Amino acid sequence: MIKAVRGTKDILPAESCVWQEIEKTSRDNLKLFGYQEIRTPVIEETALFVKNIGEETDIVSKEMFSFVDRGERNISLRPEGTASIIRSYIENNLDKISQFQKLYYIGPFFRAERPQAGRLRQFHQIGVEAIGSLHPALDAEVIALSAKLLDSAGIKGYKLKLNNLGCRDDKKKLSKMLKDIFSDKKGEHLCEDCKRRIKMNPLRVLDCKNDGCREVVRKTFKEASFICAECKTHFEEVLKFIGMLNIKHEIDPYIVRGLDYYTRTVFEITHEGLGSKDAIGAGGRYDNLSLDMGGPDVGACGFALGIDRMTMVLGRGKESSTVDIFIANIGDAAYEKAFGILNDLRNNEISCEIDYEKRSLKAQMRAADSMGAKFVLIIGEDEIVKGEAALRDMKTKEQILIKFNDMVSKIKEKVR
RNA sequence: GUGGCUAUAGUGUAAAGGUUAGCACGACAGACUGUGGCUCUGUCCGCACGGGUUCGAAUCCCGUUAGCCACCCCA
Repeated sequence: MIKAVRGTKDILPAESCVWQEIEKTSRDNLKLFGYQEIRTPVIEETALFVKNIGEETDIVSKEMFSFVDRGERNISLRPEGTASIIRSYIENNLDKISQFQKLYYIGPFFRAERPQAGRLRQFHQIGVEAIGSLHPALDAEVIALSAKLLDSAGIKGYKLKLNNLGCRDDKKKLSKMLKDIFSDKKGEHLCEDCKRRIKMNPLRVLDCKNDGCREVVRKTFKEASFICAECKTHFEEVLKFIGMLNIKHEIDPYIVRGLDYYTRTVFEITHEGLGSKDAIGAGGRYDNLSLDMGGPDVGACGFALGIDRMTMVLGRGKESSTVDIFIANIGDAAYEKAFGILNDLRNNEISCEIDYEKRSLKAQMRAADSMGAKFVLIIGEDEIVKGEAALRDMKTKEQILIKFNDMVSKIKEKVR
């Protein structure tokens, strides 16, 4: 028996209605904020991610699904969205069409992690990239939009945490500071992982969850002293706009993010209902990415929400489909008549269903009830002879007779 | 990827080496021979997979697979 591969899952009808709702309200909101959908391929050249997400990051170094295709090309399943969007932005000269682009995407992403609740090898994101502005109001609006999408989806109790990483030079400065501070005697207090991090990716020491490391970091490291004046003002402006938009948030100076391209504003949204992997969304500014990739020198800012995790927080809604009319039939002549009416009604935008198995009327009534039919149209031998059918209102139990001739118009009135 | 825990009908569960693996929900059918929801009755569906130990394995052991938990890290 072949089963779904590790870390992937089927989204069944009982759950897909929740997905559709999230996607629909999100699309409506995104339109409201001026975003347009972009759909990029699920596979990309491996180099796109290695170069731009960062060779040393975990995502690239151990979590990508990479392979060599029949043309000897190095291909990877996309592990995140931003690199692809910027690639497309540059490749299609979107900056020539309009300097400022607001793009969104919804789709699957792939990371070869060990699966756990809320952690899948194929997961789904709604993401947003606003490209072409350095203005702090954009940071604030993007953050507000992420909150709006969660609110509209009906998600409550999430926490929004903000930090300022500074520009690329500031990040370098901070890396060097951390290296200098911890490479000698103080480094001995760090956990084994952090000793490694200091060498490979010093910034990650900041968000180590080990209590010992946190203490050392907090004591030694003076908050934000590495950030240049320009970046400092930028973040202050961001906070000002966020205040205007009335977004609940907290500042967490230890948020780093696992992708190299982030600069200045970064944020994470967490939810207690998710357990240890509590991130439901995250994002930030990345002002060097386009230029680094050979595109125009434009600032940009974006985020992504995990749809799988959103549905986890919402819990499983069990909505079954409902129809306006269920056509119950008895006998071969009635079956054929019913099949015709079924088609007529559907052509008139009336949802309807029939029992294909010619079961007993009782069984058909039960079926109608369990699928939540508003009305049942009953056609039997008697009705065929008289040229009419009985329409039963399932709530009031009232039954009226309708001639076959004006079936559609009468039913249309009723269903309205 | 590392370490640990778990695996019984569609779902939730019981059976502490010994006959036909029990219960609830569910699906289907009937009680009412042309009228749903409630009730009652019946039927259906299972020991994750592969080895081993034993007279005998759902139960003990090993492996595989998958899920879950922690770590790493992240949506």
